[in-house]
Amino acid sequence: MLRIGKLTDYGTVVMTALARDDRRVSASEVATDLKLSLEAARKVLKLLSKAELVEATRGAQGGYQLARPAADISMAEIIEALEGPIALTECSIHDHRCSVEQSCHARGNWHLINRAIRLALDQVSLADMAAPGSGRIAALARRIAPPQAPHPQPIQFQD
Amino acid sequence: MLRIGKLTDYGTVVMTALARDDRRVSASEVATDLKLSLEAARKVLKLLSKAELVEATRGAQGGYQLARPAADISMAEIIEALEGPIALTECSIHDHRCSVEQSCHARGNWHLINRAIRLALDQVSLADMAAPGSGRIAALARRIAPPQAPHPQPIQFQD
DNA sequence: TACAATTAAGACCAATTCGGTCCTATTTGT
DNA sequence: ACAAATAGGACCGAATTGGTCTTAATTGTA
Repeated sequence: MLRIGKLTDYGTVVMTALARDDRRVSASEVATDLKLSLEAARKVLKLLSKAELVEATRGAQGGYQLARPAADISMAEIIEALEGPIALTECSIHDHRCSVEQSCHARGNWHLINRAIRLALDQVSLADMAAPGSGRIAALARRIAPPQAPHPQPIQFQD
Repeated sequence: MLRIGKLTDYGTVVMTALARDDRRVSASEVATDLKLSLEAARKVLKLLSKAELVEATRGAQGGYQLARPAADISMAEIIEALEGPIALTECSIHDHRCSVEQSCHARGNWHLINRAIRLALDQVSLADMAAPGSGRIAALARRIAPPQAPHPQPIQFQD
């Protein structure tokens, strides 16, 4: 369903939580605050730390904090940290592994679509995400909406 | 990895193949043309038919053809037909099934992001997809790219 | 110095999802 | 009648995912 994994979902929530106060917080604090299991919080934070999106401090009084200002961290980065590269199709990530590659006339266009989605996700910062109803994200959506000539299909939202 | 499934991938290839000639073609023709297994072709075509994106004719000399002109079929429709609704997060599709829902400050913004992606995918038609290096898709990507003020992060493509 | 708090790394398993195959209707042209 | 097709499932094995656990390394504090 073009879904991101649960871990990635947790990751974004955890990151917005970290964005909201700049104290250093331990995994268990995060877990209790967000009502998710300690182990889940740990796993997510470890991955985010390995991707250098959060900075980890070991030992007593240790914990995590954002490695950079929230405005400088993009959703694309968070998703990639937890989910791997943003590549809708097999052929977007490595060539020659797709059985229909020879006869496929869509590959080049898939690349363009990937790039478009990646661009969109790149423009949403963690700071935007932490704001309750971000005007910048809404503006992005508006910019993506069809320009002057509306698409022949009626556009249906279903979320 | 924010991937679409293989079946969906096949689906787009099959649809572009159908878009390129308007004869009625059988599943086995599609399979041999695109070098994919007969069963895979059947499965994909059945799903596309149920979604009314292709029109099926039973019996001898039967087969499939596009239900509408390729310009009037969007990639969003194809993806949804094979993959289910485009909803990156659990909470975008049904409420109250997410454990962190209470403490989640990102939900509203996820909805906006979903909408943005959905809008983008809605503007790519099958006709665009069948064209080898579609200018319209490239134009969409350009429109999504940051407007005047570039994002603080360097934007890296990796596909 | 010992201890407790805390992250790092990875093994492990259960559950779900996904891809692929097969089987049995049903429809329709020849 | 028969052959060519699609319709609609059931089914299984593999891969992925989510969740848990265990052990090691690090660091502040008593």
